[in-house]
Amino acid sequence: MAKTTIYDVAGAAKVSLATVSRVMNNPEKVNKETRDKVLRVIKELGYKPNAIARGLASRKSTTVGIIVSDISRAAVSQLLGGILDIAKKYEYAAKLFTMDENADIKEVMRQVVAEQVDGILFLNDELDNEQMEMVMNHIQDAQIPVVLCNVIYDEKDIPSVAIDYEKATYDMTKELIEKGKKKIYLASTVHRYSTNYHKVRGYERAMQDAGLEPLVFRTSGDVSVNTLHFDEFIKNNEIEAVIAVRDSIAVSFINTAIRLGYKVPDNFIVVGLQNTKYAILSRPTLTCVDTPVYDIGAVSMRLLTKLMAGEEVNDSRIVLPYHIVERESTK
Amino acid sequence: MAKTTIYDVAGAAKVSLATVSRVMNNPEKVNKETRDKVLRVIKELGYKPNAIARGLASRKSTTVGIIVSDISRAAVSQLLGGILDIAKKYEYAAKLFTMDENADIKEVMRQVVAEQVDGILFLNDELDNEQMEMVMNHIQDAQIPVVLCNVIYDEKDIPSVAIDYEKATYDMTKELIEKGKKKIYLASTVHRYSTNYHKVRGYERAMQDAGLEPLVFRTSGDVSVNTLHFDEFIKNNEIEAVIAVRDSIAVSFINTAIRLGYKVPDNFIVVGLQNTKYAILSRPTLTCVDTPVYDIGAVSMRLLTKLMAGEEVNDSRIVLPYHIVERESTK
DNA sequence: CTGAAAGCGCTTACAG
DNA sequence: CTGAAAGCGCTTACAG
Repeated sequence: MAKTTIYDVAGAAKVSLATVSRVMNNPEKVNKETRDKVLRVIKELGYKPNAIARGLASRKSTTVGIIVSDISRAAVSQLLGGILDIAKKYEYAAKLFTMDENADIKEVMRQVVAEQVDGILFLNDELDNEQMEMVMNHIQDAQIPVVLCNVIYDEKDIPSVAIDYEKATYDMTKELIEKGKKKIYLASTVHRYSTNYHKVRGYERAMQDAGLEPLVFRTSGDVSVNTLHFDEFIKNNEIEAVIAVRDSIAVSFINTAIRLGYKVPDNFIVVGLQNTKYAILSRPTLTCVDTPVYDIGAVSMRLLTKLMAGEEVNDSRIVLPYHIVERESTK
Repeated sequence: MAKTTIYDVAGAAKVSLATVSRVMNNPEKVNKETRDKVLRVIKELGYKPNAIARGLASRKSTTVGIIVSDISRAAVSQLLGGILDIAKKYEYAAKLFTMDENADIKEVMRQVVAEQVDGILFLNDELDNEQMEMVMNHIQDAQIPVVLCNVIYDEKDIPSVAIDYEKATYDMTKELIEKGKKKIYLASTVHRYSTNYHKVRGYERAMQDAGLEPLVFRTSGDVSVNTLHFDEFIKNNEIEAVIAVRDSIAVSFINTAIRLGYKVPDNFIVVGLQNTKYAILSRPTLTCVDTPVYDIGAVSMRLLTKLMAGEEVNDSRIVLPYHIVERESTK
């Protein structure tokens, strides 16, 4: 079954292909009768324009490029959930690009540009400032609208959507301090994510403001390795509270502590900064800053549609609200 | 900065655009000297062919379409991890399409076809046989190679990659029976996933083979709702073992049981069928069938590349091996 | 081995 | 309101 083209439709409706094209793109410019006739034929033939040809002719692919580091990360897939829902609503297709540690950044960017995407959603939060600059320069040269989605990069004024991780962590830390805790540790990752960097900063500021010593502890994010790290860490330190940049880290910390005979929250309290499903399945359940990941995705995609449409956007650096969910791990 | 086209390269290298095209697509057909000259210019100008134009002219988009129901599901994002790694290796771009409960299936398929993908990876495991038939007919009409990725559909002979969920669950159930358990429940979901259907079947068969009564119990997959369901369930039934189609269900079951004063594995044992991170973070840790989700994704993408290349494939229905990981919840 | 030309399936000024 | 024609940036027979 050969695919039906615009010529087939034009033939069957006895109009020129230009008219068929207009019916699809500027229906108001064509007479109601002919329009209805064409629409009927389109329906009968199940015609759907070849997106590639349309893209080439109009120089708009109606496709956004989504650049991720590791798609299997839970936060990333939640972001994608929000992105795809909105993309579908605005009829944008989504192309996925991965840019992992070993990737040649320039090569990936060149490919994204070659794929003719109309806009870019950048979700890779594992780059340092230098690498980010390279990426952003490339995008600006290509003149493609971009939105940073849950990625923090303050060196340039790039449209972005996230929560204020620094403030969120500051607030969380302050709450613990107000509960009378002094030996508050922050469990971060060895790997430096742009968001975690801000979490660390908020934590450190809160500690310093209270005249306390910041105590940052870095672990591999790997759950099975964590337990070993934590073993020694718990035995060798006097701990009153732990803030983990990732919920799974908080949970494995709790598990290790309990195995060693401690009680949470009695001996020390533990909090997370994401509010994933881990927080609810953990025992005790985990108090968290609730990061609205789905919303961050949805809002970035919405922002990108505006930028691609050339709409005026008065505030292109969107900071979403967050709140703290109190659960058993701090009670 | 206007994008550099094949004309720019041809001009700078003082050859025709046909030659430039050949250098990129059939380098062996062009004289080494001219080839080197062209390659040098390509590098200098940072030229990368417009994928859209190339797609239109060659009638190959070098893009695969990935159809998912809900991307934020952990298993789905793990599959995608495997898919993307292999796609990148074979230089295929990936376009993502969502087909949720409310989607107009035909409309989605029409869009996928309109996007001119060279192949389709179908990951939506939430359709019934009738819907699946509709989808598969549409794909066959369009003559696009397809691979079912972790989706079970036996009505037609469609290329697919998965594990034998029926056998895996049969084996797991049998192990529990051999441990002397009789009142073995299967906790499945209200929502009918194609894979879960096979898990239920394997379970029922094992129970019947042992002369035991199958006891299937369906819960919403929702973690917060689960606890309430489980509360009553545990109080009203005599339970010796529980097999959960999803790890998170197993974990919330364990949590509920412990809250009610039971001990796992002393009072009853619990197992999962996925082996996600939940299984390791749970206390007690969860015995599981280990489903190699990343591999399923990677192997399907590899299979699809073969089908797209028109290669002879002797076995297009691939069944990957699995194994059982024994942990605390059954010891 | 290389170039001129047609064509992929659309969109979009330009006439009328 | 409608059609004829050029063009989007490539690929690919066809000559030579």
